[in-house]
Amino acid sequence: MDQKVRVRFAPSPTGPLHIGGVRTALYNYLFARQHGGEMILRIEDTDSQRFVPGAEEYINEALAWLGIKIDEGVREGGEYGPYKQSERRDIYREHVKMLLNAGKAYIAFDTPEELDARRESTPNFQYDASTRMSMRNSLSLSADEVKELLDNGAKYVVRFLIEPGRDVEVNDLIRGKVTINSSVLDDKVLYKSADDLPTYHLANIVDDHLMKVSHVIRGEEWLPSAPLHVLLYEAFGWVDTMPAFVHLPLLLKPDGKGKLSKRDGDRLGFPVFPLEWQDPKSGEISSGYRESGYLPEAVVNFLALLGWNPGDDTEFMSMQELIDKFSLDHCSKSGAKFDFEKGKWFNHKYLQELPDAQLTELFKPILKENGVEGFSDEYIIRVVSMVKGRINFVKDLWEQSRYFFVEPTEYDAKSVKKRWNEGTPQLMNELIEVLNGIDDFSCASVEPTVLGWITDKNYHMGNVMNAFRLTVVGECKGPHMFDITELLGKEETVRRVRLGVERIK
RNA sequence: GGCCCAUUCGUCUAUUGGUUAGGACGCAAGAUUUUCAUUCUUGAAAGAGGAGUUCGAUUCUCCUAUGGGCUACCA
Repeated sequence: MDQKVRVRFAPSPTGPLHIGGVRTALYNYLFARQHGGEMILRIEDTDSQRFVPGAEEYINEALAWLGIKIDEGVREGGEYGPYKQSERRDIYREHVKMLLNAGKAYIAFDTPEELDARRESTPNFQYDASTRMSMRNSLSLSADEVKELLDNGAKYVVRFLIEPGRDVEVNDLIRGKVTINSSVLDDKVLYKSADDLPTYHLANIVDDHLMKVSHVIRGEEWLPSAPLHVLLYEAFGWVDTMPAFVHLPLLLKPDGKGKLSKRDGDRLGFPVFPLEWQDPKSGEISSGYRESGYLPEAVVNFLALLGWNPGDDTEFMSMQELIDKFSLDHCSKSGAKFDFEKGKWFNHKYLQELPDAQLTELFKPILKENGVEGFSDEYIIRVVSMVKGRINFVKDLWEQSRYFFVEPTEYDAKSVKKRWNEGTPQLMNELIEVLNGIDDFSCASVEPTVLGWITDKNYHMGNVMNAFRLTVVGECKGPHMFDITELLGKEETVRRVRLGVERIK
C-alpha cells in the first residue's frame, strides 16, 4: 500500500449505536491497526431534524467499552478537524460553489410539496436528465428568474448534475467490480439552503478527501450510492486519491426477513445495542450488552466472526489476535443472521477464562441488589469458583448460587414429589445426628462419614443424598454436595436439614 | 415497479475445478455423577433449481427462483 491507511467510522447521532454499526467500527479498527494506520471518528450530524441529544456521548462510551480506540475525532483532536460535520459548514459551502461554478451542479427551487405532487402524478418519477427541464431550477429557468428568486430569499437546494448513459464502475475490495449505469441515478441533493447543511453524499466525499481517508469501510446499504460517490470524486477532480471502497454485508434478523433493527432486540429477547439506552423523548429503555452481563471481549469476538473468519477453525481471538489475522479477503459477501445463542456461548466461554477474583467483583453489585451483605471476598470467591461453569452471564451467578447466601424458602415441587416420601423425615433426623457427630466439617471428612453411614445402614444412596440436597439447596441441582456443606459449615447445614424436615410435606 | 448485491447443514462459516464437503453454535444420544449443569464421546444435518464450459464442477458462465439492500431537501 503506497498510501498511509486512514479509515473512518462516521455514525450520525440519531440514536444509540446499533450492533451492526459496532461491527462496522470494529472492522475499520482492525483494518487500521493491522496496517499501522489511523482511525477517525467523524460525527455526521447533517440532519438537523433527526438529531438526538446524548447519542454522541453514547457512541464514545460504547466504543470505549468495547476497546475500539479512536485516533482522531471530536474528543481526540487531530490535524484534519473539525470532526463534526455541523462545524464544517464553510468547507461545504465552498465546495458546493466549486461544483456550481464548474457547471456540475445546479440550483433547484422545487418545494417538497411540489416534488411530492410530481411523484404522485408521475409513476417512477426521478429527478434526472429526463425530467429536470420540466422542474423549477437554474437549468430550466432564465437567469433573471433565478436571480429574482435568490434575491427574494427563496429556499433552494443544490443538485448534482448527472450525465445519463454512462457506465460507472466501483471497485469494491470485497465484491470486485460493480457497474451501474448513470441513467438510473437521480440528480441527488447535495446541499439544502434551509439549514445551510450538505446532505450525506456531499459531506462524505468532501470530508473523506480532506481527511485523507484511504479506505471507506461501511455497510452494504451504501453500495447503491457508491457510483454517485465515484462521480462526485470525478467532478471534484479527485479520482487519483479516491479511497478504496469496502461494503460489508449486513446483519440480518435471526428469524427471517430484513436487516437487524432496533425492535428485534426486545421482540426476541436479546440486546441490539452495546450499552443500555434510554430514549430522551419517550423514556423507553433498550437493553445493552454491557448491562446484560456480557464481557466486551466476548462481544468483540462474536461480532468479528459475523461476516469474517480467520480462514481456519480458530474461534477464540483477543483483540490483538483479531488485528493480526483480519483480512478483507476473508470477509463474506452475504448478510449474516444474528445468532444470539452463539453469542451466549461466547460469553460463557469468556466468563470461564476470567479469574475468580475478577468474576467476584462483577458479582458483588448483584449480591447487594439482592440484599446480600456481610460475606467475605474469600467466601464469595469460593462460591463463584463452584458455580461459574453453569453460567452464561454474570447475573446468572445469583440464581445459581443464592442458596449459599440465603436459606431456601421454597422447595422445588417436582423434586419433592420425586425425592421426598414418608420415610424421609426420619432419615433426615438420623442424618442430623450423624452430622452433629462430625467435628471436622471439610468435604474430605464429611463425605466418607456420611457415605459410610448410608452404606452401613444399607440405605439408598440416591434417595438420601437427594433429600439432603433438597433441604440445603431447595432443589435437586448444584455442585458436589459436600463442597456445599463445607462452605456452609456445620451449624448452617444442620439447621437447613432441620428446617427441611419441618417444612417439606 | 426499477437498479444493485448475494445464495454450502436450522444458524455462523471452511473448501478459490478432482475432499468420505471440514469446524463451531444449537439439537439428539451415550459416558460420568448422589442432583442439575459443566465436561467428554458419538450422531443427525448442507453447496436453491435448470442449462452450459470441462475428462471432471460446490467452485467458472448464463437463465430462473429466493433472500437482502437502495430507490428522501435520512444517514
